[in-house]
Amino acid sequence: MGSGQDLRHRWDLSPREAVQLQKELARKVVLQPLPLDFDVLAAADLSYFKGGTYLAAVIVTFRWPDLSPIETVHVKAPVKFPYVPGLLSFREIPALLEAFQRLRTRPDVFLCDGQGLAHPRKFGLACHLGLVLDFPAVGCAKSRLCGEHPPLELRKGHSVPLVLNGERVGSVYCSRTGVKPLYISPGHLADLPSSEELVSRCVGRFRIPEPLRRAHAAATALREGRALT
DNA sequence: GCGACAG
DNA sequence: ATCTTGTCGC
Repeated sequence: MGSGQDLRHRWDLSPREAVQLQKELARKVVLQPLPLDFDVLAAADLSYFKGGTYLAAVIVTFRWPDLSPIETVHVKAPVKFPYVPGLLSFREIPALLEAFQRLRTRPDVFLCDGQGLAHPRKFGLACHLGLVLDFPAVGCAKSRLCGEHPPLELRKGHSVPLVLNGERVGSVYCSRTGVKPLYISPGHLADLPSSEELVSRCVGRFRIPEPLRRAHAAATALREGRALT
């Protein structure tokens, strides 16, 4: 009993403890409109080295709203938590926090490659990262983890509600005509309308929002020992 | 017991 | 996520 305070800053948890912690922390998530007149956007992504023993965590910051890149930081760290659907944040956040410490720029918002509220316990990666850093965060996943939604017309700009247990937790958004949709959900200090607006403004010529594409490219480059441009 | 299942 | 070749379409 009373494990809340004890688990708050630990990452070496068992999957079972992690689930319990998510239930506690989910209550602390704040949903509110995210002002879209901020200055710096940060995008985070990771890539795993072959063998699965190491990973590269990357955070790239961009000037808003033109999205010109500011700086890129990264860390290579050993993987310490297995991939378990629903517990992704425990696997990726420790490394992202290390990368965050190397950042010289102060981000205003974080765009994450994963779910926010659209999670079985309403505590996806974006919620967890935002809460831990006390920063606004938005989740933008490439596939569905949970929730149901009506058919989506695959035309750029269209979106339908993503519902979980009768509650709207996100939006299924078509960023480009004819491509698979994106799963958008607020993480922390953001709400659905502003999250969807943020993501839509980040979409350029491809399905994946430019900031995430850039972060992903950097993470992949690191994995392949290449240079990050 | 049988599927589903972010990255 | 990563492992992998060619191939269909704009």
